Amino acid sequence: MSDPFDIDNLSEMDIPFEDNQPPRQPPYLDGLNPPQRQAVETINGPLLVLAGAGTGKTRVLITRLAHILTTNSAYPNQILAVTFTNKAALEMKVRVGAIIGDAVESMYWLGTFHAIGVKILRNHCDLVGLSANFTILDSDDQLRLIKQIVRAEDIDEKRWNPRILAGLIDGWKNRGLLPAQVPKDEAHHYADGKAITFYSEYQARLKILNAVDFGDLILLCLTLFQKNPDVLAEYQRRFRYILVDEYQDTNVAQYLLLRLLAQSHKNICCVGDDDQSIYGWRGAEVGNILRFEKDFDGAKIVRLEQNYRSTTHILGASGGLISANIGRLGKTLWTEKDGGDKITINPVWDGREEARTIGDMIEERQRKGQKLSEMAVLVRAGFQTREFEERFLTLGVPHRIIGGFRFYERAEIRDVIAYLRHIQNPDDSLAFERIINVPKRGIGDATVNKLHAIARQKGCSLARAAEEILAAGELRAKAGNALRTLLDNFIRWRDQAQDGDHIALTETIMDESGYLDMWRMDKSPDSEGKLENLGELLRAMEPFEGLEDFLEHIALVMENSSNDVQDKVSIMTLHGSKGLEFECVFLPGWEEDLFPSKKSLEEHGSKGLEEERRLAYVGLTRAKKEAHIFHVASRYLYGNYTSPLPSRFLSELPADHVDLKPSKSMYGQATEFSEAAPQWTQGYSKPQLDRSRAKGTPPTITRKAAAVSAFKPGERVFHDKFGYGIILTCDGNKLEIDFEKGSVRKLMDSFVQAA
DNA sequence: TTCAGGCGCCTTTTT
DNA sequence: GGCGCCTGAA
Repeated sequence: MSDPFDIDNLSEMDIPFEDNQPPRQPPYLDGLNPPQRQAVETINGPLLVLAGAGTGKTRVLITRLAHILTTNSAYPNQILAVTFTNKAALEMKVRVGAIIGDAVESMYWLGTFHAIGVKILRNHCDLVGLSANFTILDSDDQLRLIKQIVRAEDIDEKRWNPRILAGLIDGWKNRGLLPAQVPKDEAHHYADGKAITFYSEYQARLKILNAVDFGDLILLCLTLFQKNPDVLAEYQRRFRYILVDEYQDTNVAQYLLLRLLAQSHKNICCVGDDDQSIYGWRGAEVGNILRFEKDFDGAKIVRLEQNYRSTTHILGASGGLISANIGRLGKTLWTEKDGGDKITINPVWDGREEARTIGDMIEERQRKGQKLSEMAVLVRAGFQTREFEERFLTLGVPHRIIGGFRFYERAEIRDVIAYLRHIQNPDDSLAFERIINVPKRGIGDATVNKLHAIARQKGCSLARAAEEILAAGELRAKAGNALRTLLDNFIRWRDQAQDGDHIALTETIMDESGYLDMWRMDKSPDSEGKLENLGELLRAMEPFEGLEDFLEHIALVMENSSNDVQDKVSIMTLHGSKGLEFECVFLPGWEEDLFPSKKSLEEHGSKGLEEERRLAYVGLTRAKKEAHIFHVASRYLYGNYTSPLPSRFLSELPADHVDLKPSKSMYGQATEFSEAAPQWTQGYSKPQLDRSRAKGTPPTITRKAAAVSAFKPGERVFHDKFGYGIILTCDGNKLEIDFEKGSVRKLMDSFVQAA
């Protein structure tokens, strides 16, 4: 398409901008509703767009960008447009490109927060103590580095799990705090007050490695700007317009960065929905959106409340649910789509029946012509996907599991990348350590520890320490020779890297290091898959210009690169579903302790509960026409049978929008379960934590009065599903039964009958 | 240095 | 129930 700054090419863009005539309405504004239009056209001054689920948020963002560009208010490289995921950034680029044409290619500052952070840091690396070839560590490397520090300090790792420290450091970085700025009393959260010291040590080690972690990509930009006002001024001048997507997910550091950058032109537009903030556990600060007006003088707020996605019942149900949260900015979504089906609540016996029922419902809809890609199963936690995967496999329902293991996280891929990283950045000791004995070459822990000791003592990298130890001749012949060969190999490979053919280089390395042979010799069943993945890696490298380019890509883009367009049902977590929509959504596992998650409540109390509720809201609002919620009477969890209560969220759904399905016949005395449900849920209708249960005793489904079972050990009983069995023990109304079919199970007495 | 068996944990996850 | 991590023996 055309470049809007090229006068010859304006045909698509509405020529009148060049005249003094009042411009006709440019076509991209067609079909926007009044608030949407306001959000697009208010380009000067701070603006907060509160965009409810399904209200056309992305369209507004994209149109706004197009508007800024076609009105010649800024050049493409003067706009900072940040998103959270690469996917969102890509979508924005493609859709803006569809309106404004090739000019989108000059939008250098459109990307994720982290990608933009890298660009800034690469430009000014000397000012933050890095060299231009610095490495970006992922959380795996980060944890390994932290473990090394903790070990060097002789801390009891059992008592003080390094993960906790990693979490603390991440948290501080998310809040924009350097070691010196961390409140002193927070030091006690780890190893009796050593937390902050460790944080400093960690930062010092990163410098030696010439590496940054994800948090640094934002935090170091902040420090850069705070220490170098001239650099900051340059960026403030450059960014005439700032756009932020998913603003409810920004953390404090990101917020501070945005605020600094917006100081000069003050044209900052943030788009978000406080009701969809579900990443608090990762440092996102809903407060950012709640205080926008206070922090940006003269801020305007536009609310997008007309929903174009869902039916009244879905909006009514989800709206009722989310209204239980306090401290919202508040929106009232409405739709012109009347009617539709109520959302359903489906009590089922256990996870297997849950998967079976959902599988059947999917097939039924498929027979009626519904596309599989318009249906999704949204779960709270990753492990729930397995049951559906198995069931769909038996049924032959094409499905795709979204999330889970990512390509670049596979061990074999990370190994090869470690070789490449060490070539690119010889100070990257984490990469070096990863492959120093992979494939096995007889360099064990003892040798590596010696290297570490020297590296620490001299403040140098492991590879340099290796050179020293070899020069001093302090190693046994076997380890010494192996190390010498490896170092020589690296010298040669680094030499070859100068040619710029990163794919040939990778092939050489895999071959000469013996890495490929290692898997070829391996007889384990997955070795073949690993070899395939390595081939896949080479293919994945093709689009990149060079090694540096590629390494940066994989550090920042951890996506699952399956461009699978076939018609399949999606199975994913609720978190993963944000931003998507489906005709029909299945929501299994709405049970206390699973959803809302027990851990979330234990760790974050009512704040955690509200975030879980927002997650429920996100799940429901993914549905255009149908939403079906499930909960089970018996959930098999971590090797045990539990009898969870129905989720409190069920009782928060307004009755007018809900169709409570009867539980199926396999319930023994089937009605027991559904009759009693309102009674159990009453206690949960207030959004507060039931501490008594959080502490210990598992929730039990009780018969109305009976705390003690009418059954006794030794009695013979019958169960609709498991058949006949003998009671082994009675604990209140919980029975342990030895079934004749061969299983011993713990069940509630209400599900069996005397036989 | 390597491998096998035992212990403890077990949400969500993008960059 | 299952995986990953650590420890201790060969």
